[in-house]
Parts: sequence; C-alpha cells; structure tokens
Amino acid sequence: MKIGELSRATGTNIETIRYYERIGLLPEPDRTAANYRSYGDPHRARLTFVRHSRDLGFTIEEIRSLLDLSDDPERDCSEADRIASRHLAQVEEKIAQLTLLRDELTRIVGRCRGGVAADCRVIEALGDHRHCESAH
Amino acid sequence: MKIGELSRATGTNIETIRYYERIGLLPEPDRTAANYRSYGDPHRARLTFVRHSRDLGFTIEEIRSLLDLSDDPERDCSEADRIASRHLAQVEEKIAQLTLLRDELTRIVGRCRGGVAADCRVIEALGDHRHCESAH
DNA sequence: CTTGACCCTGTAGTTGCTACAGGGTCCATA
DNA sequence: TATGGACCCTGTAGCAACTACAGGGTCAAG
Ligand SMILES: [Zn+2]
Ligand SMILES: [Zn+2]
Ligand SMILES: [Zn+2]
Ligand SMILES: [Zn+2]
Repeated sequence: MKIGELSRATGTNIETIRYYERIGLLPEPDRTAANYRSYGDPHRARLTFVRHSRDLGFTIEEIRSLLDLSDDPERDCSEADRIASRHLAQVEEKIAQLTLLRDELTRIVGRCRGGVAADCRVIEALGDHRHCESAH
Repeated sequence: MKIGELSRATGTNIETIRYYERIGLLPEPDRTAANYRSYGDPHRARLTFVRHSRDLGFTIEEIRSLLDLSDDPERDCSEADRIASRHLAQVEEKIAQLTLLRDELTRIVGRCRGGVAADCRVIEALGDHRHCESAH
C-alpha cells in the first residue's frame, strides 16, 4: 500500500503520516525501487490505533506508551488502565473548568444592553475579575 | 513601574509581557535612562484586561478587537457582544465534545479486568472505533 | 568592590500538526 | 514518443500562545 492509499484507508493526512514516522510513532516502512513508502496491514492497524487514540484526546506521548505496551503482549496491562484513567480525569477536570467559564461568559454576555463602547458592560467585565462570580 | 512590578501586579510572566508588546497587544512603554521599560496605570489596566480575557479563553486576535473597541469609546459596542457570544458558543461546543469523550472514555476504562496486554480491552478499544458507542 | 537582584535583546523550544518549495516517478493517452 | 496529470520524495517553515534560555548590562546594599 502506498502512502496515499494508507491516507485514504485511515482518514489521515499524508503529511501527518510522515510526521508520525519522523517522530518515531510509526516504524519506517519498506521502500519501493522508486523510493516510495510501502505499507502493510500492521502499519494500517498501528496508524488506526494512533488516530483513534488522538481522536479520544490522548497525547502523542501517552500513545507512545500505549503502543509500547501493546508491542509487548506479555506485559501487565495496568499501565494502559492508568494512562486511560488519568486521561479521563483530565477530561473531567477540563469539563469542570469550561463549565465555570461558560457560566461566567453567560453572565457577561447577558449584561450588554447596547450603546457605546465606553458604557459597555461586557468590556467592563473583561477588564475586572471582581465582576466575576467564580474563580476561573 | 518597572516590568517586574507590573508582572507581580498582574500575575503575568515577564516574558509574556514582553511578548505582548512584541506582537503589538500592549503599546511600547517609555524607557528609563538605563533602557528599562517604565509602565503607568493605563498599561496595568490594559494588561489586566488582556490577562482576564485570556483566562476567559478569548484568543489574542479576539482580544485585539476588543481592545480596539475599548480604545474608541464612541463606537457601538455590538461587536464586543458578538465576539463574546461567539466565544460562548465555542465553549459550549467544546463542552459537548468533551462530554461525549468522557462518556466514551468511561466505558473504555471500565472494561479493563487486568491481565496481560494481549487481552486488554482498553488497548482493544483504542485500536478500533467500532467498539465505541458514539461519534467523537 | 563585590554580590545579587533586576533588566535588556534575540533566538529557540513547546504540541501536533499543516503547507509549501522544488524536485522525482509512473502511467495513460495523443 | 512526448506530455500531462496524479502521485511520491525531502526539507523547511508556519500556526497559537507562550516559555526558557544565553549572553550581556544596571543598580543598590553591605
Ligand atoms: Zn455592550
Ligand atoms: Zn473573572
Ligand atoms: Zn487492561
Ligand atoms: Zn471511537
């Protein structure tokens, strides 16, 4: 499979595939006589794993650890569990932060009654955290 | 006020203050004989506005527009309202995405029963979106 | 007179890509 | 046989919003 086919098969930008190879996330594939990259099914599976993990918000370094783990099928999987749990906790933390933010922004946006910038309550609120009701 | 004092007064890293000046978000301050930056209260207020807006998640370009607006007190403030509303919508969108992600991650994490990597349901789920119950 | 805290400029690193520029290769059609 | 277009290659630079130096200058206290 050439890089364009792998790109279509996995929904991954060609430049991104070469980037993953460069940073060592994907192994260097064989080359054809014309120096074209030539991929097989294991490459496709690995890239699918990477993309899906990225879609779920894992960082490249987390994915590297997860791949190391799955490359070594005898290893205990508790590290995978730990990485995923920690990531879940981060997502929950982020949701909590954004929820605070959303509430604060809702209050701020609701204050504008139109008029000139000098009297705008939105601009006033942005300039002074003391108008806020929450930490953020 | 020297840059260190402004830094402490606003809770902003010194390098960040210089960065804001470089990109034209803060005006160039006067200099002392020793070529030290010298700030006054208007600088402090402007930086406070920038930091608070950043804390609320606005981008630098959005903040630039908001500052332009507040520099021109006769202008109609509806643009500020539009920027803030659009930002609020983006935050809500992000919360919705992360909530989907959280639910999916919760399912994935809950599947691990321990054991070796070869049998790990977490690793399996990461490698194949068909195990997922939602788009994400 | 030295020590330490502070300041300066300019550049490079971070994350995870994406977008070229400037080439080479391959295959079908005229 | 030539040529056009689709594909591939490497290497570098750009994005956001900082952050972290390196390598220097300034200043006040002891
Ligand atoms: Zn308004
Ligand atoms: Zn606030
Ligand atoms: Zn497991
Ligand atoms: Zn999925």
